[in-house]
Amino acid sequence: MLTPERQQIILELLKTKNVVTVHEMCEATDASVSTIRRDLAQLESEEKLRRVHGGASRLHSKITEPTVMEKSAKNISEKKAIASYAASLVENGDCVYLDAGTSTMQMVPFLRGKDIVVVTNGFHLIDPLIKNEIETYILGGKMKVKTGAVVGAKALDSIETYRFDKSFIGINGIHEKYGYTTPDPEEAIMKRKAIGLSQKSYILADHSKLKEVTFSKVAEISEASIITSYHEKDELKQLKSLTTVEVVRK
Amino acid sequence: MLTPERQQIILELLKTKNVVTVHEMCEATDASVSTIRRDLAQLESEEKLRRVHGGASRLHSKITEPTVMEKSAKNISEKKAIASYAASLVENGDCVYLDAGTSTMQMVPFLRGKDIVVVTNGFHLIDPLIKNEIETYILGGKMKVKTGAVVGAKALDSIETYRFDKSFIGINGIHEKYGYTTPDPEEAIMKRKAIGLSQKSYILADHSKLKEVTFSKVAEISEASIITSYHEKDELKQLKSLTTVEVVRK
DNA sequence: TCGTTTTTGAACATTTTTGATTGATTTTTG
DNA sequence: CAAAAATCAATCAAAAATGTTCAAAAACGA
Repeated sequence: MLTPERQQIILELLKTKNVVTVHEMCEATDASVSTIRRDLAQLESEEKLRRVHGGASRLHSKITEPTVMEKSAKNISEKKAIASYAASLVENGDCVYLDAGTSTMQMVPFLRGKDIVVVTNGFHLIDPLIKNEIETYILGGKMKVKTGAVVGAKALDSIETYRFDKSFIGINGIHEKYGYTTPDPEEAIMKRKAIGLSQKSYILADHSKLKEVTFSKVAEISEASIITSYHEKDELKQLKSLTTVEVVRK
Repeated sequence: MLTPERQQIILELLKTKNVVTVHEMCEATDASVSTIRRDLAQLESEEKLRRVHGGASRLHSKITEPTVMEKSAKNISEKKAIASYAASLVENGDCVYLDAGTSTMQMVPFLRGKDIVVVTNGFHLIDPLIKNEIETYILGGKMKVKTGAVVGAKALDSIETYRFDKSFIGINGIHEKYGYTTPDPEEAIMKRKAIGLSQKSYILADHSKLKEVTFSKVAEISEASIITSYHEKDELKQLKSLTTVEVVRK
């Protein structure tokens, strides 16, 4: 096995596990402990991971590691199913806004090969978008460390200069009375603005977000369509009276 | 089998595999290891792939791998010395523009702890800036895949909304008659604008850039100060008659 | 066809990588 | 707190891969 291949496996392991033992890495790569140790020393010097006694851990960097966010995010398979469906709504020629967040990030691989333009405020989305050969615009503004989102007054100005065919928004709370809500006011403003600038807006939300209410209101239920995953029928009834709800089976 | 045909097979293999061993390539092409090695040497010099011990790997990283860029960048120690000096010019309270590029990226670690605001169009700079706990704004606009820079009309609009105390610009050519030049016109415009919006502008350039001229003009020599590394005195004489030149010893 | 140039594969010395071993260091256990 | 267990860094020899050299084979031009 070649060195880069081995190191790649180590890094992949770390993406899923946060901490990995030397022994686990030996098994995964069929290499000896010495070799693994040498790899670890090198990868640490490249700041790809942090060595700990017995193995290695991810460097819990503030913004750089979408994987942290990604991994800590629950319901990944559910999100993938939702993302896949959402991506299927995107047609060639569309100008699309992708909100910062894990839900929308899951969409990116499914957009590969489409002839579209994507605008985003999500730092973490840039890399996958580029990798999937999608023409990408980033909003200008303040980098928010915790979420990797571009926010603030400059970002609002920035988004104003675009118009979107479709926007895809991640959300933390959906409630028939209180509408769409998210914890951070600055990000809420961005989401609201994006919805306002789009012909059609879609809210991506796994089932854990239904009936939830968080701090900052983004919009009324009727202002966007909802894409969520399978659920007891009754829970969606009220929402369906207010807007389109697409239910995806995971 | 003809040489181009063989090399094509090698590249096709890499498209599917990320890393390929020499042995695999021998089997796929019915050539000897010597021949494969010669092909690899050539293909690497053409920047079609990266050799690794035992085979070759794709130079994946369209944008994601600053390390690759960083590695392939020459004169790193020289750039570091220049960057260190440049960073020492930044004072608390400053609002600073950092151009996209390896030279300016080297500055970031030296800025740690300063109470400043940084605006940049360099995607690659975001991560180190955040890691070093610096308040960071990114310009909005089109992501340029090759260099990781934000450019284009939107980026121009975006930068217009800022004013800088100091700007630090990487450059490819410095010539007393033709001024500062860089190969890419879109990036040249960004650099020119940044200089126009700054109280004081500094050009970062290792010695290989002196007396060079490339395609797109950024500004006249007199419009910015130059920070470069030690050099035969005479070469700088003419430049010094036009602007301030700081010479750093590496 | 003949002489020249280019490409190829094999041989060999050199370099790099690898896995095992050792003693030191750290962590866990009793 | 001390012994036991686990992990670590350093070292070394074997194995693998590499660059270089050279002669044979192939391609080329006249």
